[in-house]
Amino acid sequence: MDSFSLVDTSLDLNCKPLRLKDELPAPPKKDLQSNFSGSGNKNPVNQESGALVEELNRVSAENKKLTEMLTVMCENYNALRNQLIDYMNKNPEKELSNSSKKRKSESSNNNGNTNNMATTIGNSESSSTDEESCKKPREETIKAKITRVHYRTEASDTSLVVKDGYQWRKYGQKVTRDNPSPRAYFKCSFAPSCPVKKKVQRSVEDQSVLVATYEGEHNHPVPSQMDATSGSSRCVSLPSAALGSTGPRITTLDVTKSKSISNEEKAAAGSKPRIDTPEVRQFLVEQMASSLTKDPNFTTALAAAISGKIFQHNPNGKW
DNA sequence: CGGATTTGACCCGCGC
DNA sequence: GCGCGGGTCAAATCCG
Repeated sequence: MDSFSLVDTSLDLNCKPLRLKDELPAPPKKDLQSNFSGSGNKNPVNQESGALVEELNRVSAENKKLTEMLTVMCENYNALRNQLIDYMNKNPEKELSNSSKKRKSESSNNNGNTNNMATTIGNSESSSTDEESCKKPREETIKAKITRVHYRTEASDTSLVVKDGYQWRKYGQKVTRDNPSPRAYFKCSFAPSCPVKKKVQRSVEDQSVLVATYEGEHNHPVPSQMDATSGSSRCVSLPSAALGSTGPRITTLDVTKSKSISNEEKAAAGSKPRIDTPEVRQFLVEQMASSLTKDPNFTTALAAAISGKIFQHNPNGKW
Protein backbone atom coordinates (compact mmCIF):
# COMPACT_ATOMS: atom_id res chain seq x y z
CA MET A 1 0.00 0.00 0.00
CA ASP A 2 1.19 3.44 -0.65
CA SER A 3 0.95 4.71 2.82
CA PHE A 4 3.03 1.89 4.17
CA SER A 5 5.66 2.36 1.60
CA LEU A 6 5.70 6.00 2.42
CA VAL A 7 6.30 5.22 5.99
CA ASP A 8 8.88 2.69 5.11
CA THR A 9 10.85 4.87 2.82
CA SER A 10 11.06 7.79 5.09
CA LEU A 11 12.12 5.72 8.01
CA ASP A 12 14.50 3.84 5.98
CA LEU A 13 16.38 6.70 4.54
CA ASN A 14 16.77 8.71 7.64
CA CYS A 15 17.33 6.01 10.04
CA LYS A 16 20.27 4.39 11.55
CA PRO A 17 22.04 2.53 8.82
CA LEU A 18 23.65 5.71 7.72
CA ARG A 19 24.52 6.63 11.20
CA LEU A 20 25.74 3.21 11.96
CA LYS A 21 27.96 3.40 9.02
CA ASP A 22 29.22 6.78 10.01
CA GLU A 23 29.48 6.46 13.68
CA LEU A 24 30.09 2.92 14.59
CA PRO A 25 33.08 1.90 12.58
CA ALA A 26 35.25 4.91 12.96
CA PRO A 27 35.86 5.52 16.64
CA PRO A 28 36.19 1.95 17.79
CA LYS A 29 38.84 1.29 15.24
CA LYS A 30 40.91 3.83 16.95
CA ASP A 31 40.24 2.29 20.27
CA LEU A 32 41.09 -1.10 19.08
CA GLN A 33 44.20 0.05 17.46
CA SER A 34 45.32 1.75 20.56
CA ASN A 35 44.42 -1.33 22.50
CA PHE A 36 45.96 -3.96 20.42
CA SER A 37 48.27 -2.95 17.70
CA GLY A 38 49.74 -0.04 19.44
CA SER A 39 49.39 -1.47 22.76
CA GLY A 40 52.09 -1.37 24.45
CA ASN A 41 53.08 -1.94 27.31
CA LYS A 42 52.64 0.58 29.94
CA ASN A 43 49.49 -0.26 31.68
CA PRO A 44 47.50 -2.54 29.50
CA VAL A 45 44.83 -3.27 32.08
CA ASN A 46 44.09 0.30 32.92
CA GLN A 47 44.32 1.30 29.35
CA GLU A 48 41.98 -1.44 28.29
CA SER A 49 39.47 -0.76 31.03
CA GLY A 50 39.59 2.92 30.21
CA ALA A 51 38.93 2.17 26.61
CA LEU A 52 36.09 -0.12 27.55
CA VAL A 53 34.53 2.52 29.76
CA GLU A 54 34.90 5.01 26.99
CA GLU A 55 33.37 2.57 24.59
CA LEU A 56 30.55 1.91 26.99
CA ASN A 57 29.83 5.58 27.31
CA ARG A 58 29.89 5.98 23.62
CA VAL A 59 27.55 3.08 23.08
CA SER A 60 25.24 4.37 25.77
CA ALA A 61 25.12 7.76 24.15
CA GLU A 62 24.48 6.17 20.85
CA ASN A 63 21.80 4.04 22.30
CA LYS A 64 20.17 7.09 23.74
CA LYS A 65 20.36 8.82 20.43
CA LEU A 66 18.83 5.87 18.68
CA THR A 67 16.09 5.72 21.24
CA GLU A 68 15.26 9.33 20.59
CA MET A 69 15.27 8.70 16.89
CA LEU A 70 13.02 5.76 17.41
CA THR A 71 10.63 7.88 19.40
CA VAL A 72 10.50 10.44 16.65
CA MET A 73 9.96 7.73 14.11
CA CYS A 74 7.18 6.28 16.20
CA GLU A 75 5.47 9.60 16.34
CA ASN A 76 5.79 10.09 12.64
CA TYR A 77 4.62 6.62 12.01
CA ASN A 78 1.64 7.00 14.26
CA ALA A 79 0.69 10.22 12.56
CA LEU A 80 0.90 8.60 9.17
CA ARG A 81 -0.92 5.59 10.40
CA ASN A 82 -3.74 7.68 11.72
CA GLN A 83 -3.97 9.33 8.36
CA LEU A 84 -4.10 5.95 6.75
CA ILE A 85 -6.85 4.80 9.07
CA ASP A 86 -8.81 7.90 8.28
CA TYR A 87 -8.31 7.25 4.63
CA MET A 88 -9.37 3.65 4.96
CA ASN A 89 -12.43 4.67 6.87
CA LYS A 90 -13.35 7.04 4.11
CA ASN A 91 -12.70 4.46 1.40
CA PRO A 92 -13.64 1.15 2.91
CA GLU A 93 -14.75 -0.49 -0.31
CA LYS A 94 -11.37 -0.91 -1.86
CA GLU A 95 -9.92 -2.68 1.07
CA LEU A 96 -12.98 -4.78 1.51
CA SER A 97 -12.86 -5.92 -2.04
CA ASN A 98 -9.33 -7.09 -1.54
CA SER A 99 -9.79 -8.81 1.74
CA SER A 100 -13.13 -10.33 1.07
CA LYS A 101 -11.67 -13.01 -1.07
CA LYS A 102 -9.20 -14.09 1.51
CA ARG A 103 -9.99 -17.06 3.53
CA LYS A 104 -10.93 -16.61 7.06
CA SER A 105 -7.65 -17.50 8.59
CA GLU A 106 -5.56 -15.41 6.32
CA SER A 107 -7.66 -12.32 6.54
CA SER A 108 -7.88 -12.54 10.26
CA ASN A 109 -4.19 -12.91 10.62
CA ASN A 110 -3.40 -10.07 8.33
CA ASN A 111 -5.89 -8.09 10.23
CA GLY A 112 -5.79 -4.54 9.09
CA ASN A 113 -3.13 -5.03 6.50
CA THR A 114 -5.55 -5.85 3.80
CA ASN A 115 -3.26 -5.31 0.92
CA ASN A 116 -2.87 -8.47 -1.06
CA MET A 117 0.61 -7.51 -2.13
CA ALA A 118 3.34 -9.58 -0.64
CA THR A 119 4.84 -6.66 1.11
CA THR A 120 3.77 -7.04 4.67
CA ILE A 121 5.07 -9.04 7.49
CA GLY A 122 2.16 -10.18 9.51
CA ASN A 123 4.08 -10.41 12.66
CA SER A 124 1.56 -10.87 15.36
CA GLU A 125 3.53 -9.85 18.37
CA SER A 126 2.33 -6.77 20.07
CA SER A 127 4.41 -3.68 19.92
CA SER A 128 5.91 -2.01 22.88
CA THR A 129 6.28 1.34 21.23
CA ASP A 130 3.28 1.38 19.03
CA GLU A 131 -0.31 1.88 19.87
CA GLU A 132 -1.23 -0.92 17.56
CA SER A 133 -1.44 -3.41 20.34
CA CYS A 134 -4.08 -1.49 22.13
CA LYS A 135 -5.88 -0.36 19.03
CA LYS A 136 -6.23 -3.73 17.45
CA PRO A 137 -7.49 -6.70 19.31
CA ARG A 138 -5.26 -9.44 18.11
CA GLU A 139 -6.22 -12.43 20.08
CA GLU A 140 -6.68 -14.52 17.00
CA THR A 141 -3.17 -13.90 15.86
CA ILE A 142 -1.81 -15.68 18.86
CA LYS A 143 -2.77 -18.94 17.27
CA ALA A 144 -0.46 -18.81 14.31
CA LYS A 145 2.29 -16.36 13.78
CA ILE A 146 2.49 -15.51 10.12
CA THR A 147 5.67 -14.19 8.69
CA ARG A 148 6.30 -13.28 5.12
CA VAL A 149 9.80 -13.41 3.78
CA HIS A 150 11.19 -12.47 0.41
CA TYR A 151 14.07 -14.34 -1.14
CA ARG A 152 15.86 -13.24 -4.21
CA THR A 153 16.76 -16.12 -6.49
CA GLU A 154 18.54 -16.63 -9.72
CA ALA A 155 16.33 -15.70 -12.60
CA SER A 156 16.81 -19.14 -14.08
CA ASP A 157 15.66 -20.89 -10.97
CA THR A 158 12.42 -22.70 -11.37
CA SER A 159 12.24 -24.50 -8.08
CA LEU A 160 10.29 -23.16 -5.17
CA VAL A 161 12.79 -24.30 -2.61
CA VAL A 162 13.94 -21.77 -0.10
CA LYS A 163 16.98 -22.35 2.01
CA ASP A 164 16.15 -21.11 5.45
CA GLY A 165 17.96 -23.63 7.58
CA TYR A 166 14.97 -25.79 8.38
CA GLN A 167 13.98 -29.00 6.74
CA TRP A 168 10.69 -28.99 4.90
CA ARG A 169 8.52 -31.64 3.33
CA LYS A 170 6.50 -30.58 0.37
CA TYR A 171 2.93 -31.75 0.54
CA GLY A 172 1.21 -29.89 -2.20
CA GLN A 173 1.36 -27.45 -5.03
CA LYS A 174 -1.34 -25.29 -6.49
CA VAL A 175 -1.76 -22.68 -9.12
CA THR A 176 -3.60 -19.80 -7.62
CA ARG A 177 -5.81 -17.37 -9.35
CA ASP A 178 -3.99 -14.14 -8.66
CA ASN A 179 -0.56 -15.46 -9.55
CA PRO A 180 0.33 -17.54 -12.60
CA SER A 181 3.26 -19.17 -10.87
CA PRO A 182 2.43 -22.19 -8.73
CA ARG A 183 2.39 -22.04 -4.97
CA ALA A 184 4.15 -24.80 -3.08
CA TYR A 185 3.07 -25.99 0.34
CA PHE A 186 5.59 -27.24 2.85
CA LYS A 187 5.41 -28.69 6.31
CA CYS A 188 8.29 -28.76 8.71
CA SER A 189 9.98 -32.13 8.65
CA PHE A 190 9.60 -32.27 12.41
CA ALA A 191 5.84 -32.40 12.00
CA PRO A 192 3.60 -33.25 13.70
CA SER A 193 5.61 -32.17 16.69
CA CYS A 194 6.41 -28.95 14.89
CA PRO A 195 3.29 -27.39 13.40
CA VAL A 196 5.01 -24.88 11.19
CA LYS A 197 3.89 -24.64 7.60
CA LYS A 198 5.21 -22.58 4.78
CA LYS A 199 3.93 -21.48 1.42
CA VAL A 200 6.31 -20.44 -1.30
CA GLN A 201 5.31 -18.62 -4.42
CA ARG A 202 7.01 -16.38 -6.87
CA SER A 203 6.20 -12.75 -6.71
CA VAL A 204 3.81 -11.54 -9.33
CA GLU A 205 5.83 -8.43 -9.91
CA ASP A 206 9.26 -9.96 -9.97
CA GLN A 207 9.62 -13.58 -10.94
CA SER A 208 13.07 -13.74 -9.45
CA VAL A 209 11.67 -13.13 -6.00
CA LEU A 210 10.27 -15.94 -3.93
CA VAL A 211 7.72 -15.04 -1.31
CA ALA A 212 7.69 -17.48 1.56
CA THR A 213 4.86 -17.30 4.05
CA TYR A 214 5.57 -19.00 7.34
CA GLU A 215 2.73 -20.00 9.61
CA GLY A 216 3.50 -20.77 13.20
CA GLU A 217 6.74 -20.96 15.05
CA HIS A 218 9.23 -23.75 15.21
CA ASN A 219 9.33 -25.48 18.55
CA HIS A 220 12.79 -26.83 17.87
CA PRO A 221 16.12 -25.34 16.94
CA VAL A 222 17.45 -25.04 13.42
CA PRO A 223 18.56 -28.57 12.47
CA SER A 224 22.04 -27.40 11.64
CA GLN A 225 23.83 -24.52 10.10
CA MET A 226 24.96 -26.85 7.37
CA ASP A 227 21.45 -27.08 6.15
CA ALA A 228 21.31 -23.41 5.69
CA THR A 229 24.27 -23.43 3.38
CA SER A 230 24.25 -26.74 1.64
CA GLY A 231 20.55 -27.24 1.66
CA SER A 232 18.48 -30.08 2.94
CA SER A 233 17.18 -30.95 -0.45
CA ARG A 234 18.01 -29.73 -3.87
CA CYS A 235 18.10 -26.17 -2.95
CA VAL A 236 18.78 -23.72 -5.64
CA SER A 237 17.68 -20.42 -4.36
CA LEU A 238 19.98 -17.94 -2.78
CA PRO A 239 19.17 -17.14 0.79
CA SER A 240 19.82 -13.53 0.30
CA ALA A 241 17.32 -11.86 2.48
CA ALA A 242 18.06 -8.54 0.95
CA LEU A 243 15.85 -7.03 -1.58
CA GLY A 244 16.48 -3.57 -0.45
CA SER A 245 19.35 -3.17 -2.79
CA THR A 246 17.24 -3.76 -5.81
CA GLY A 247 13.97 -2.41 -6.08
CA PRO A 248 11.02 -0.67 -4.85
CA ARG A 249 9.93 -3.75 -3.07
CA ILE A 250 9.59 -3.06 0.55
CA THR A 251 10.23 -5.96 2.72
CA THR A 252 12.51 -8.66 3.50
CA LEU A 253 12.97 -10.17 6.82
CA ASP A 254 14.60 -13.46 7.47
CA VAL A 255 13.17 -14.97 10.57
CA THR A 256 15.58 -17.83 10.72
CA LYS A 257 18.40 -15.39 10.44
CA SER A 258 17.31 -13.57 13.51
CA LYS A 259 17.07 -16.83 15.33
CA SER A 260 20.54 -17.83 14.40
CA ILE A 261 21.68 -14.44 15.43
CA SER A 262 20.19 -15.00 18.80
CA ASN A 263 22.22 -18.13 19.04
CA GLU A 264 25.25 -16.13 18.23
CA GLU A 265 24.24 -13.80 20.92
CA LYS A 266 24.35 -16.59 23.42
CA ALA A 267 27.70 -17.68 22.19
CA ALA A 268 29.04 -14.17 22.27
CA ALA A 269 27.68 -13.62 25.72
CA GLY A 270 29.32 -16.74 26.89
CA SER A 271 32.67 -15.83 25.50
CA LYS A 272 34.59 -12.62 25.42
CA PRO A 273 32.76 -9.36 25.11
CA ARG A 274 34.26 -8.24 21.88
CA ILE A 275 32.73 -4.91 21.33
CA ASP A 276 33.82 -3.87 17.97
CA THR A 277 34.09 -6.82 15.71
CA PRO A 278 32.14 -6.61 12.48
CA GLU A 279 30.07 -9.53 13.67
CA VAL A 280 29.06 -7.74 16.82
CA ARG A 281 28.36 -4.62 14.91
CA GLN A 282 26.15 -6.49 12.56
CA PHE A 283 24.55 -8.23 15.44
CA LEU A 284 23.67 -4.91 16.97
CA VAL A 285 22.02 -3.95 13.74
CA GLU A 286 20.17 -7.21 13.63
CA GLN A 287 19.16 -6.88 17.23
CA MET A 288 17.75 -3.47 16.60
CA ALA A 289 15.82 -4.89 13.73
CA SER A 290 14.56 -7.82 15.72
CA SER A 291 13.46 -5.58 18.54
CA LEU A 292 11.39 -3.72 16.05
CA THR A 293 9.81 -6.82 14.66
CA LYS A 294 7.14 -6.32 17.20
CA ASP A 295 5.79 -3.73 14.90
CA PRO A 296 5.20 -5.20 11.49
CA ASN A 297 5.52 -1.97 9.61
CA PHE A 298 8.63 -0.81 11.33
CA THR A 299 10.02 -4.21 10.76
CA THR A 300 9.29 -3.86 7.13
CA ALA A 301 11.11 -0.59 6.87
CA LEU A 302 14.07 -1.31 9.05
CA ALA A 303 14.75 -4.80 7.85
CA ALA A 304 14.92 -3.54 4.32
CA ALA A 305 17.19 -0.72 5.32
CA ILE A 306 19.50 -2.86 7.39
CA SER A 307 19.73 -5.57 4.83
CA GLY A 308 20.35 -3.11 2.07
CA LYS A 309 23.09 -1.31 3.92
CA ILE A 310 24.74 -4.45 5.11
CA PHE A 311 24.79 -6.01 1.71
CA GLN A 312 26.16 -2.87 0.22
CA HIS A 313 28.87 -2.92 2.78
CA ASN A 314 29.46 -6.60 2.30
CA PRO A 315 28.78 -7.34 -1.33
CA ASN A 316 29.68 -10.96 -1.06
CA GLY A 317 26.96 -11.49 1.46
CA LYS A 318 29.09 -13.88 3.42
CA TRP A 319 28.74 -14.13 7.11
C1' DC B 1 14.11 -50.03 -0.35
C1' DG B 2 12.87 -46.02 2.09
C1' DG B 3 12.18 -41.27 2.05
C1' DA B 4 10.96 -37.26 -0.67
C1' DT B 5 8.31 -35.30 -4.36
C1' DT B 6 4.52 -35.01 -7.64
C1' DT B 7 -0.09 -34.45 -8.77
C1' DG B 8 -4.95 -35.38 -9.18
C1' DA B 9 -8.72 -35.85 -6.00
C1' DC B 10 -10.98 -34.28 -2.23
C1' DC B 11 -12.46 -31.04 1.50
C1' DC B 12 -14.09 -26.78 3.12
C1' DG B 13 -15.23 -21.93 3.42
C1' DC B 14 -17.20 -18.21 1.02
C1' DG B 15 -19.95 -15.56 -2.26
C1' DC B 16 -23.78 -15.44 -5.26
C1' DG C 1 -27.58 -25.12 -3.22
C1' DC C 2 -23.94 -24.50 -6.37
C1' DG C 3 -19.64 -23.10 -8.13
C1' DC C 4 -15.14 -21.29 -7.20
C1' DG C 5 -10.76 -21.18 -5.18
C1' DG C 6 -7.39 -22.26 -1.66
C1' DG C 7 -5.57 -25.89 1.20
C1' DT C 8 -4.69 -30.79 2.22
C1' DC C 9 -4.48 -35.75 1.41
C1' DA C 10 -2.58 -39.75 -0.40
C1' DA C 11 -1.37 -42.91 -4.13
C1' DA C 12 1.99 -42.98 -7.64
C1' DT C 13 6.44 -41.91 -8.92
C1' DC C 14 11.18 -40.62 -8.45
C1' DC C 15 15.73 -40.90 -6.67
C1' DG C 16 19.80 -41.89 -3.92
